[in-house]
Amino acid sequence: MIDIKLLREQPDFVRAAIAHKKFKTDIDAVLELDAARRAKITQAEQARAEQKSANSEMATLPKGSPEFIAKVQEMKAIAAQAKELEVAAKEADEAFQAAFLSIPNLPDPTVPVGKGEDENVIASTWGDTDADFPYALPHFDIPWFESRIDFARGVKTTGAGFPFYVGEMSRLVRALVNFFLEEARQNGYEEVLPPIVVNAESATATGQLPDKEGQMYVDDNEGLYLIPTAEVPVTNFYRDEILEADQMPIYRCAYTPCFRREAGSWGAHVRGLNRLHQFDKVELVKWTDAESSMEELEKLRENVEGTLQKLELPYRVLRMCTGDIGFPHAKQYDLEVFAAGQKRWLEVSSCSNFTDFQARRAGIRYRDPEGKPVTAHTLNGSGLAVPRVLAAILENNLQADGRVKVPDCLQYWMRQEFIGEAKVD
RNA sequence: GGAGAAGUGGCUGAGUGGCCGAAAGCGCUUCUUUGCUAAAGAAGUGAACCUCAAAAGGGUUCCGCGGGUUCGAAUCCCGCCUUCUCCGCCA
Repeated sequence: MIDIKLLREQPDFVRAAIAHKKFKTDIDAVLELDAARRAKITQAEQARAEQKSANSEMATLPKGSPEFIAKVQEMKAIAAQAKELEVAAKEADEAFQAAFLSIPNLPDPTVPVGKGEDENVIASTWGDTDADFPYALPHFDIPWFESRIDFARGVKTTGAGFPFYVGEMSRLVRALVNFFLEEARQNGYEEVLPPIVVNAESATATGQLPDKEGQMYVDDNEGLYLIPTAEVPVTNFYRDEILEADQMPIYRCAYTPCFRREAGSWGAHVRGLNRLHQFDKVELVKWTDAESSMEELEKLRENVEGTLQKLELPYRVLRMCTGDIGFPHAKQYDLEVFAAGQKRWLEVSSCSNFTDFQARRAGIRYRDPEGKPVTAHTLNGSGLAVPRVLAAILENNLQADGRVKVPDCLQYWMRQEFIGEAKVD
């Protein structure tokens, strides 16, 4: 959520800032609800204060005395009224909160204005995307693909989008995870291994609930959700806590499987590894003070770029435009690798600064130099998502003999130069 | 899973219906004193929200969470959560 004071003091500024986001909000209605709520709260508190002072008078009267008994009768009416006003105040507050939560974060002024994904700006491109990839094939068309990533048996066991990685492919996934974690460690991120199911409070704090409920797998018995990203448990690590300024910035990384129902998003371009219900990802998370978050976003993006460069995969960086950045985002970069077989760009990372939006909702604060608690800033970025990186490796590194060359940076864990089967003809 | 016990401020811990946002101690901050340190003494020491142009000040809420009883709840009742002990089960 945004800062309510900003909304009250500069509603036009807020209105203008979110005008280009794709989320519609009636600012005037929110302001009216806020005014109504405050009026009700004041009334209720006055009534309660009256009741309390009358009550403490009563405490001095001898119990059971005629004055006492008379006073009790009098107090009944006051108490009933106070209660009534309190209920009204609570209702007004709930109405306001619901409306207030529908206001998205304000885009940073540096975010390009645009309506949708077509107006994202390509900030930079790395690697030779025009290079000849003479042997490239869509990864799902590689002859031995299904023997290494077994979708059919995944369907039998679980359902579509839950493949088995078999043998050397399983080891390649593990090598990628290790490589990503080691990259993160070298960049100063402390590793955590979080729970991969979370409760409703956590999912609400990071913004998955209430809007994206349909995207998560739910355990109704326990009221728990399978995480769609490690961002959820890792960010919640400090939920409702006050950090010390000298702890900041805090860098954390986490490897987890991620689960996404992807309801309604099946169609073209989702073959093979392009979109799965379960996938592995290393996530990078930062908590910063209010001053340095934009600078930290650039560092975060650079860290992820460095990892892609070591993998020698061509990629591009998109500056997401106002119409395409997410609800809680102030600024967002998407990183896409070039998959030469499909001749498509695949999103493998999204690096985002939520400024204080998510932290306010999650109750994450730090003490400023005067010792006053201030809302922290949170950031995160994928570093990286495995399946699409794997898809690009398979496609771009396909050799003349039909095998795939394993990137040098994975040799430490993989100890195998090629995977797959050479052609026999 | 069964049976018990407990959840109070940064920590320990008192408090079983009213003057308790909460004793006392520890810790922490500031000040005083003393070559330094230590020690001693004094004062202060949570958060959210509302009000106020701001500050000051005032008010409301918070004793695990949510309901209830009552004029009044940390204190009584109900539900839930968590922790501990014993038993059972189990990677």
